[in-house]
Amino acid sequence: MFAGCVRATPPIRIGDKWTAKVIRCLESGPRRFSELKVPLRGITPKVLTETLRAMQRDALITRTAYPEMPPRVEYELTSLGRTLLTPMAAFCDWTEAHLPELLDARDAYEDHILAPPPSARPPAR
Amino acid sequence: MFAGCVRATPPIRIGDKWTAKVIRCLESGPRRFSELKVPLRGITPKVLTETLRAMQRDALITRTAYPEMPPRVEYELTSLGRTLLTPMAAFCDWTEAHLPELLDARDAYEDHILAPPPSARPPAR
DNA sequence: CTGTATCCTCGCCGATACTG
DNA sequence: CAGTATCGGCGAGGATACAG
Repeated sequence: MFAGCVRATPPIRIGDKWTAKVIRCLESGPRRFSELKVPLRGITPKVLTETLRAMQRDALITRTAYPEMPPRVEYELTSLGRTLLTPMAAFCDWTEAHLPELLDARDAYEDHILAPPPSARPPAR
Repeated sequence: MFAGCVRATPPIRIGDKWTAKVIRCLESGPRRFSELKVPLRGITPKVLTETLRAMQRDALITRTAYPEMPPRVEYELTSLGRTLLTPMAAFCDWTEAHLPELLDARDAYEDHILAPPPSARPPAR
């Protein structure tokens, strides 16, 4: 869980695997169920349904079913859902700016604990 | 997972249960292991250790052990870790501003599907 | 005080098949 | 097309005890 870091404790589904991605997929306008499955590579219909239901419950998206055959359903961000785009953009910017640095540190962690930087280490033996 | 929403896929531990909270606990300066356990109500030492190790691995925090008895260890945000404070603040602001609205919608979802707003519904019975 | 070591639960998520 | 129904794995996270 992320939204509501320290201050707010109730479990908001934003830090889960798919919600943030769904929001981004909807930022340009309404999308159909099958249109969401494409960019969300690998998501199963069950999990997509669960995610969308939870978002609908939290008033982040609306679900509009058109009584046609074959059926057509469109999902769209609500005004509340759209307010998430700004903080999410801040995070995406962070990622673009700092992710490589983080990944480098992760790789370098091979020489982990008990191996302080050379400057702090007496000459070996 | 959250950081790196759609664009970046590698699993960064920020959307997990504790990392964001640890960052907030460290924003005012270095803290000891036991000083972190207090605000992070309910975290077990095992999980706190796991979280801190992962953050250290990703260069979000530093770990400094003082060779004393009893032992003292201090954790502190790195400059990289501090760059997360801004996007996190954006999210905390969002939470303060919009969480009640989300929670209200969640409660109202009792009258869920097939129950359009009263305005669109014919008088009951 | 700062952790490790085990064990275990719970629920997210995926695979697969089926329905209106 | 837009889901539902079942089944199952797996891993994060918690409980508890113990160690340096």
